[in-house]
Amino acid sequence: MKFEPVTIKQMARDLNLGISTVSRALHDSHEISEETKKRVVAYAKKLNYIPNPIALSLREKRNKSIGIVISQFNNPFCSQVVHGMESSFYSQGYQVSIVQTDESAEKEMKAIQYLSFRVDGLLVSISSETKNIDHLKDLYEKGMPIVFYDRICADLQTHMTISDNYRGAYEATRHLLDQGCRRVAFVGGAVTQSIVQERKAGYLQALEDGGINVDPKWIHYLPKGGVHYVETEVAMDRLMRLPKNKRPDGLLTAWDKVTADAYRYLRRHDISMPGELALIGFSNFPLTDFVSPSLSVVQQQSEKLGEVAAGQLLSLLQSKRKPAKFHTEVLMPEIIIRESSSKLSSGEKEPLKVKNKD
Amino acid sequence: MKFEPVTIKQMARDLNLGISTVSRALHDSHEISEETKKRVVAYAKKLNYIPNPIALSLREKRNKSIGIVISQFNNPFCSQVVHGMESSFYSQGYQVSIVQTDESAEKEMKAIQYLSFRVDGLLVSISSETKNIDHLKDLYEKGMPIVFYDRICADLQTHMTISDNYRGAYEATRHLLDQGCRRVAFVGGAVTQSIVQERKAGYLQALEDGGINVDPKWIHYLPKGGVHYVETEVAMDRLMRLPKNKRPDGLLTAWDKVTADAYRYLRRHDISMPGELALIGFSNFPLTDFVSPSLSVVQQQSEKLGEVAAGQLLSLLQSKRKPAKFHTEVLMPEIIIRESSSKLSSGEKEPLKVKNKD
DNA sequence: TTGTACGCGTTATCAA
DNA sequence: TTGATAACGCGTACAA
Repeated sequence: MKFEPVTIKQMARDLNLGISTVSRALHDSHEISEETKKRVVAYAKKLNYIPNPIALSLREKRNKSIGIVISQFNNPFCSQVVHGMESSFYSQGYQVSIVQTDESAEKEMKAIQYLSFRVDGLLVSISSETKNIDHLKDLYEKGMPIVFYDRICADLQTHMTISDNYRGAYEATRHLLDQGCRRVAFVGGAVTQSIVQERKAGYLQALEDGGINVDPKWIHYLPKGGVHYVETEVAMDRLMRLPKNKRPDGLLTAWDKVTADAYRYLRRHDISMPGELALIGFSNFPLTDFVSPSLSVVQQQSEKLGEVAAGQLLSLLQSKRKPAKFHTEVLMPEIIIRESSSKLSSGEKEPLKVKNKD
Repeated sequence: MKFEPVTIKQMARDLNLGISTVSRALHDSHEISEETKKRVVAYAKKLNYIPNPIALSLREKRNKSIGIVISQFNNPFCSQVVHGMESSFYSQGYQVSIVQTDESAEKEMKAIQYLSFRVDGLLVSISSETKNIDHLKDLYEKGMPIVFYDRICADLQTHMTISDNYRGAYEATRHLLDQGCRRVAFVGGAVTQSIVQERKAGYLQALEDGGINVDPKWIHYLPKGGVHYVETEVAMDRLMRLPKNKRPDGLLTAWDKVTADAYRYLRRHDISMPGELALIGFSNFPLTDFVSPSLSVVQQQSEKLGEVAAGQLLSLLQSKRKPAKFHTEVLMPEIIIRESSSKLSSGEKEPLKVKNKD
């Protein structure tokens, strides 16, 4: 089966008219007789004629659409971000087309190449496997408006919107210390990801400020970024099998999926939270308030992040040339303290919210 | 800013060659001298030349990509389905482009129109607001391969892949009756959705088979399909404010978001599960096993559903003409019984699984 | 071995 | 008021 759309040429033949006459009729030109105009419009409607946007693209070099490159929407944070982006573009008449990379560098390259000729701008969150972004750089130098969100890439100077990962991790780690934890572990996603590095930096600084000497055994990255449960499982096994005096009593997980899987691991192995291990993690999952024990999280402003990034892209789309200056917008995540990390008063209580300053 | 790609014409000018010579060189034609071939290839590589797929589309009337129309990936079921679809297409060299409709009929129409000229086939799950599918029918009649998944539309005869919603709801309702419930309520999504209707039919049949007279007050649809918490809240309020002898003691929720929101409602209002109300609902949310009380669910085979639908579309893409016969693939959901619906032995216990037969 | 011309579907320009 | 023609980028049949 193949789609065979109605064309102007076809209609012109059917109506015994010139191609351009038909075109003009459909564009409501004045320089055409009322009669033929009506005849053409009626026929086009009958055949459900739609101008071929591919042909228009070729001519006008404009697609009226933008592309979003996402790692996996099988991640509430990502889907929330996309939702924030879409509303902005929709109101401006842009179509939004989304492509998943599944954390694969190869898929990412293909996805970007695919989108590049079909959209007017790109919102990109780099995959965790990606090392080489020459293809993106090249695209950018040829004039493609590109905005990074969430996971940035310092090699390419353009607008970006990110969370304050450093501070989110810093405050979360500090909270664990305040609760009496002295051996705080860190399980990140992929070592290559900007967000994981920023979060680790915040974690390390909080430990240093708290006068804690970090044991390198407390720090784990996950080879494939933590997409599968087993990765987190291996890291958790290593942590929990440390001799008792080295075993962590607190844990910061630095990626949504890892947080959920660490929680799953602890419940499966009957390791009590926060008694044996206090847990707080980056997560935008729903239902974290109803699991038992309820889960403390560092929650990003996902929708807002999407909106801000969308705004940046729209401004690039409208500007005549590459702007001289680029902005990096930073959003503060919310720290929501719940049972899984509350060692001091471990009974039920209202969750304490560290609200954003802005 | 605007993307200005390198073209063959540009390179031909730069190298003082004819356009077709450049084209041939890049296609490794024999009828060309080694020297010019090398020269062209080297230059193209230097400029990172990529053939314009838009121009190729126009010429070859083939896009090597397929489109997925989804309501909202802010729904684990949907993202799982998409994941299942993608792997099939990726291995066949198709790019996958995804568009969200947000349950809006207008967005759906625009999305489909947008995709129709840019992809070779369409996987569609109809939005809950959609009443008129003339645009889809028209597309289909003009040869566009279309496969429905999850939410079907009887008006259009083509391949479909769905869950056995009827049986899933039937078994779930029956389970509630087995647990001693006598007044089982039903909260669905949008009244227009095929899946909601199928699920209601299963629910009604189970009640009839159990000798229960249905009170119409037990049945609620949600105006916008339940995308927002308030919709479920209103329905739950109505149910729980019924006089005690009419108030439901069991509840089947017929859509993922509604299930999560009903659970949220019951926890917020301190209505005990399963004591005051036994709850089971359609849901593919993660973490339902760790909420407290753990949540009984009817869980669809989401990835599988995506794979099967993808297979159907691939077969349409390969077939010469419209097939004479269309298949509807039906997948049995899993019923996972947990605490929220276990009235008989309300202590901790191994979740009982009703496994699929196939 | 290379260059020219055509067609894919459109719109804009020019000529009739 | 209408119709033929060029252009967008590409590949290919044909001519040189």
